[in-house]
Formats: sequence, C-alpha cells, structure tokens
Amino acid sequence: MERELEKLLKKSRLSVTDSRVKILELFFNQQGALAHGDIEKRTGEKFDRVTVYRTLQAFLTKGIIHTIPTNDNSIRYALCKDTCEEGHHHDNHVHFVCNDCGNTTCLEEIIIPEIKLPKGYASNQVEMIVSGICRACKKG
Amino acid sequence: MERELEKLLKKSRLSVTDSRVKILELFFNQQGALAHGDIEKRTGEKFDRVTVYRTLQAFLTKGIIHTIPTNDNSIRYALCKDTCEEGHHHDNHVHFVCNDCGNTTCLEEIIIPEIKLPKGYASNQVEMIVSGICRACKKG
DNA sequence: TAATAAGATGCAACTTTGTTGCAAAATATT
DNA sequence: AATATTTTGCAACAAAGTTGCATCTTATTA
Repeated sequence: MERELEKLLKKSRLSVTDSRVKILELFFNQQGALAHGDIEKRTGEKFDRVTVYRTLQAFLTKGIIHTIPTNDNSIRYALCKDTCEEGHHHDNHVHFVCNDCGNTTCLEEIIIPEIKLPKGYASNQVEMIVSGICRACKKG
Repeated sequence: MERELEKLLKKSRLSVTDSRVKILELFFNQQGALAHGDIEKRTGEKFDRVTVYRTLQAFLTKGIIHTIPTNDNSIRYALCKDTCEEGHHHDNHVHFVCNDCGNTTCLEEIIIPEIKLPKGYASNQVEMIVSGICRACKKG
C-alpha cells in the first residue's frame, strides 16, 4: 500500500513526505470525497493546517484528485481514477451527495449525458451532482 | 417593479424592508447568479454584512432563491423562476459558469436529462453545471 | 393614525477558514 | 556523505461567517 502511494507521488514528481502519504492514504481508504475539514479531523491534528491546504493544492494541480462542486462553502475533493494530465482535468462521471450521511460518492459508472448548449456558448467541463439517499443509508 | 418585489416578499411572509427590496432588485436586474460577495459590492456597503447574510438565508428558506453548486468556496444564489415551496426546492435547468467573466447563468431552456442511478440510490435533486465561455465573452 | 407587538438591523465581539513569508527540517540529488 | 531542492510549521494576517443584544423599522390593532 505504502509502496503504491509512493509510486503515485513519484510519478507526479512530488517528493514523498509523511503528510502526503497519510493524506493520500485517507483518500484511498474511503470511497468518497473529502473536504479540507474532514482531512484535518481524520489526521488528528497531526499536520499543520497550512500543510493540508498545500498538500491538497499540490494533489490538485498534479491531477491526483479533483474537486466536486457543492452547495455549501466547502470544496470537496476526490481521487481521480484515471490519471489526469496536469491542469487539464476532465471527469465525466456523476457525483452523488447523500442528504442523510452527508457523504459524497463518485458514481464512476454513470457517465454524464451530453447536452446541447444555446448558440454562442462553448463548453469546457460538465458537472452533474445528484443528491438524495445513498445505498447505505437506505438500508439502515 | 418595486410593487412586484413587495408582493413577492409579502407572499413569502417576509416584512418589506430596504435591504430586502434592494437585494431582491439585484437578482431581478441581472440574468445570473450572485455570491454573497457580489451582493456586498453591488449594494455599495449600504447594508451590514450580517444583514446580507440573513437576507440571503431568509430568501433561501422561503424559496425565493436557490443555491448553485460551485467548485470554489462561494455559494452562488439565483432567483427561482417558478415559485418553490419552502424547503422543497427543485430546479431542472442547467447552469452555466463562464471561466472568463466568472458569471453564472441559468440556462432555463436547457432541461437536465434523466439518468439512471445504480440500485439502492434514491435521487432527490439533480444539478448540472457547465463551465466554459459564455456568449458575451466569446464575442468580445 | 397612534400605540403596541413583532420582526429586522447594525454593532461588537468572536470563530472559522484561508493565505503569505520565512526559518528550520526533511527529502532528493550528486 | 554533502549539497541542493522541497516541504513543513510557525506566526501573523486577511477574509468569511456567526451570535447576542440593544435599537430601530415594519406590521398590526383598536
């Protein structure tokens, strides 16, 4: 596990440090999205707030994670499945936000359908966020 | 105009005040979404920051405006075309965010296509945000 | 329309969130 | 192992958001 993470970091030309490995681990160990706050909580005040910000920023520009639009004031981040080139990142899957548990999940298998824009508009990226009750909460 | 706004406020059981009328006017006078910051700027420091927060909150719970998910840390608000019941708000149109001018527009005429969710998921609301270059910026 | 009740506003003080510069520490390179 | 390069944590700060409370405004009613 640690090895894999190291590889990913090295491939992205990021030096392998404690914080990066731990934070990356968090993403791998959970099937969903994390906000900055979640990460601070789950790392247990191990790293400085600034480090978390910078780590997320680094992962973002290297295309290791991507952002998911939200309705509240917190950017959510999730792992990119297919490796994305720096800068040019494109997700094409639907995101699901559970109103019960609050978790955000990537529905990798659900592809965002194409739409026709009005004349004069040029599309660059499309996001689709479905909210409702997730599988786990429906059962419970 | 003022009359219409007053009517809308009264219908929502909100008392008619200076700030509410002015802020509501802002929404009516522009075809797009506004973040808290935009509103503060455009009202020209006329109202206290706290008032703006509380006004938006009030409009939101009364179903006068709705939020649009964003990738940055700012909630964007837009007018609800069809009046929405309190709490239960449903938009079905696509939102467009211009990477050039930064404006968010409601594409009222573009309806969000239906999608099939994996088993066990229940959908409640769907948001679709397209980003790129808007008509105005493409011309300029 | 004046008096009262209900509600909204602004201020102050505070908390939370995010940013920047810089010295010290860790990692990478030779 | 020594040096160069990065990254980290701290401090100080800026921006964004929240809460309680006295004051003022709007609504209500007689």
